Amino acid sequence: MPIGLALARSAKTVSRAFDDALAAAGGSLPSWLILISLKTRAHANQRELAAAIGIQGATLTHHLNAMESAGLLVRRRDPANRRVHQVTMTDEGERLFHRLRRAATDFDRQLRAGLDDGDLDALTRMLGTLAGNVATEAADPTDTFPNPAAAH
Amino acid sequence: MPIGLALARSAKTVSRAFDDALAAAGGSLPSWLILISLKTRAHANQRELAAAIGIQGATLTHHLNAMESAGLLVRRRDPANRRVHQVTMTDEGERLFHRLRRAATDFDRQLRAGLDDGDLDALTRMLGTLAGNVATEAADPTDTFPNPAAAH
DNA sequence: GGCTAATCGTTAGAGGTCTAACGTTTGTCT
DNA sequence: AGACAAACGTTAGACCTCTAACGATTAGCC
Repeated sequence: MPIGLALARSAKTVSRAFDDALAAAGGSLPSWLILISLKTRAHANQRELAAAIGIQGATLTHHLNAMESAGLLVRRRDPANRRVHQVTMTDEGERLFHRLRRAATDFDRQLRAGLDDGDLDALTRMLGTLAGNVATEAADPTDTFPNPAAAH
Repeated sequence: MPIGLALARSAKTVSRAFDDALAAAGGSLPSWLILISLKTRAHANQRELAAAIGIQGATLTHHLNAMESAGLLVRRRDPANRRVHQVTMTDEGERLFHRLRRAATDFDRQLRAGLDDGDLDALTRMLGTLAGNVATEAADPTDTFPNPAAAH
């Protein structure tokens, strides 16, 4: 099996399982990624938030629409620049965040079973090599993704 | 960054790049996977073809509809069992297959640059560990995916 | 042979994603 | 101040994917 297909398949298996775990806790992968990004640091605008999550702005708009309708967050125009939305989490969003964080850390522990730190370092490096081998100039910067355990 | 997210991100980068390479050759990732599966061996029915590709039957129907409309393949009811479709590639499908195979092998070479056989074996094993850690009983069997260079 | 359960491919609807284009607002230059 | 380009979030449409339900056909049992 070509390594690209092995990668795609295992990623699909893992992502679906993660999404199922988050769904059982009342959320979804996109809503988890949005909540944890909001929780971890302020973002200058939605475009920056979308970049942190790894999706396009239009996709983020759709998710934010759903989450605002569900009462998880609110969007307000920034008085200093009316093109910009400030996105803030509601109390309900806060509660969902805590439930999803639990699910995410449990899932991460299960996912890493049988792999030690050396394995994970090697895996991360090789994944980076693969992505770097095919990335165009507009590659993703080595953004430090927030660790669920560090978000408070 | 949690390993699950690193996996999802690099898989997304690689898959998009592969899809772009196939698009430049006149195809797409799903059409490539369908053509190479048809080329490699006969499948008892569409469900088996879908499983070999790693998608659901409904998804395959949509792709086959598009590819049959484009003149790449035809579906005929099996006289021995009229629930079953036999899917066969047309000459046009054959020509597209050869173009996409070139693109796929070029892409695979680029993707593996800087990784030796030991690296790739370790990577494949670790990807399998991750998927195995989260898979349910209905896990994917270790199906041998066709190698583009072996398809004739 | 008749009945029922299983199989097969399809349809309908929903979720997530992307690109291109749009209207509004701000920044820059003269 | 005015004109134009850039930035921002949104809209519309298309692609890929899945689940659930459906109609047609076959297999198995009595």
